[in-house]
Amino acid sequence: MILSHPDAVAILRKSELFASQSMDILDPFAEQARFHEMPKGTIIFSHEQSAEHFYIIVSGWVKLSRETLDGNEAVIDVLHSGHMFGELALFENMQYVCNAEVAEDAELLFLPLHLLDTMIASHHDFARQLLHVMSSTRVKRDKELEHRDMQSAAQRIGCFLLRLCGADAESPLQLYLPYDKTLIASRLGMKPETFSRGLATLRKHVDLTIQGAALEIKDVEQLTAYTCNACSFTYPCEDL
Amino acid sequence: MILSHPDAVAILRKSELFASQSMDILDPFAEQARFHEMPKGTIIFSHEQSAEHFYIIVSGWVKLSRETLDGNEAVIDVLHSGHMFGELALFENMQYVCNAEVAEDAELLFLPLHLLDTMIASHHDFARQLLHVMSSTRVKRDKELEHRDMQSAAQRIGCFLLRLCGADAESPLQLYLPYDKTLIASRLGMKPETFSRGLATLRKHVDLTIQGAALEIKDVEQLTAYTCNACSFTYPCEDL
DNA sequence: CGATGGCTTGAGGGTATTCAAGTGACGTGG
DNA sequence: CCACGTCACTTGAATACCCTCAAGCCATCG
Repeated sequence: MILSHPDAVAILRKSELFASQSMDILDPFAEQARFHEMPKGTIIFSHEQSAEHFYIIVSGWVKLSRETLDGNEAVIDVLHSGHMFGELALFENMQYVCNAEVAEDAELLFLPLHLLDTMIASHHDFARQLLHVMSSTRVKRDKELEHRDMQSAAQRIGCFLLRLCGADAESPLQLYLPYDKTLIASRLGMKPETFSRGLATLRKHVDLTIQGAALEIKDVEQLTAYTCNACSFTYPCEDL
Repeated sequence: MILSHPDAVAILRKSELFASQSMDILDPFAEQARFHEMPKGTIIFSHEQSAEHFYIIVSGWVKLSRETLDGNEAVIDVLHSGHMFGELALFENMQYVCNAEVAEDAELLFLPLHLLDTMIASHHDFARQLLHVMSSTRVKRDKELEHRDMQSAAQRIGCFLLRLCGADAESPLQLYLPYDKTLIASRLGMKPETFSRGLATLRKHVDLTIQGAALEIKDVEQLTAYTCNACSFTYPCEDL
C-alpha cells in the first residue's frame, strides 16, 4: 500500500534511523515507502533469501531467528515499533542473514535497499546515523551475551520486565507482556518451562503478581536489586 | 612510536577496515598513526573512560570485557591482528563501552577517533567500509549468542578449534592455542574447569591430541561433524 | 463438543558450576 | 642450586541449575 507523503514522513520520523534526519533524506524514502499490515505468523523473509528491502516497524512485533543444521531455532531478537531490520543484507551480498517473522500483528514499512545504498553514498550525516544505530545494536548484543553468562533465568526475566517498564518506571506499575511467553522464553535463551518456573522464583524474591499476560510490579526498586547486580550496565536499560 | 609512512601504510593495508581503501584514505591515517608494543596484562582502556583513540592490532591478542556490579568479568571478545577495537566510542559519547587488555604481547596502532570521524564525513566509500566491518561484527555476535544456546561446552570448544584452523584446513593438522586456556574458557562462556572437561569429552568423540598448548587434529571433518550440526552457519567459519 | 495451542507443573536426568585438592611450570630470592 | 610462591591447569565430589519428557489445565475456536 502506498502512503501519502506526509504520512510516510511522519512514520519515518518515529524510527531510530530517520528521527533526526533532514527532509533531503526523508523525501526519497517517503516516496518509495510501501506500507503493509501483516498478521501474526507471516514470514517476512528467510535466511539466505535474496534481499530487496529493509523494514521499519510501525506497530506490532517481529521475531528474528536462525535455524541450526539439526533443526533447532535460535531467536536472535524480537523487535517493535521504531526499529529497523533486514538492513544487514546490504553488506552481506544482498542476502538476508536471518529469518524474520511477525510475532504479533504488525504494520511495516518496506524500503528499498538500493535507496539505502545510494543515500549512504551521498549523505554523510545519514551514513553516520546508520553507523550510530548499528553501534547501538552491537552494544545491545554485547549486553545480551553477557546476560546469558552472568544472569540466572529468573534474573533474565526480571531484566526483561524492567526493560518493558521503560526508564520512567514508578512503583507500583501495571503492564502487559507484549508477546507470547514461549517467545519471551526463546528471546531470553531458555525453554518455556524454565520461563514459567523462573517467573515463580521471581515472585518469591520480588513483590509482583501475574495473571496471564497482565503483570503488576509492586516495587520496581526491589526488582532492580534482585536483577541488576549480575549485570555490568546501570539501570535503567532503555532498549528492549 | 612514530612509524615511517610506508610502514604505517603497509600495516593499515592488512586490517579489515583499510585493506580495500585508496591512498586518499590511508595517507592521513598513516600520518597520525602511533605504534606501541604492549606486554601481556597491559590495560589499554577501561569502561567509561573518555576516548581519544581507536586501535588496530598488528600482532598479539586483545581481550575486551565488562565487569558486573557484583564483581564478575564477562569477556565480550578476544581479537587478533587485523582487527579493530575502541571505535564504538565515536558513537557512544566518546566513552569506551568496555575494557580492553592485552591478552598476549601485542603491537598496536593508535589512531585518533576524531580523524575517523572526519574521514567518514568526507569519504563515502570509507564510511561504507566501516559499515561493512560493523555489519560483520554484528553477524559474529549473533553467531556467538546462538552458540551459547545451542551448543554444548565440548561443541563450543570444537567450534573454536575449527575457527583456529582457518578455512583451508587439511587433516591432519597441528596448531597451538593462541592464548591461555582460562581465557579461551571465558571467551566461550564457560569456567576453566568446564573447559578442561570439555576438551576431555571432545577427545572421546574426535581423534585429537593435546599437550599444553600444542594440539593435533587428526581428522578435521570428524570434528566438524561433531561440532557444526548444532549451528546455523555452514563450515568453514572464517572469523575467530 | 472436541481439538488445538499456550501455559503450567511434576519427576527425573544431564550438564555445568562450585568447592576443594593437587600437579607441574616458572620465576624469585635465599 | 634449591626452596618457595605463584599461576595455569587438572581432577574429584557434591551441588545447582536448566532441560527433557510427560501429564494436565485452561481458553479459544471450529
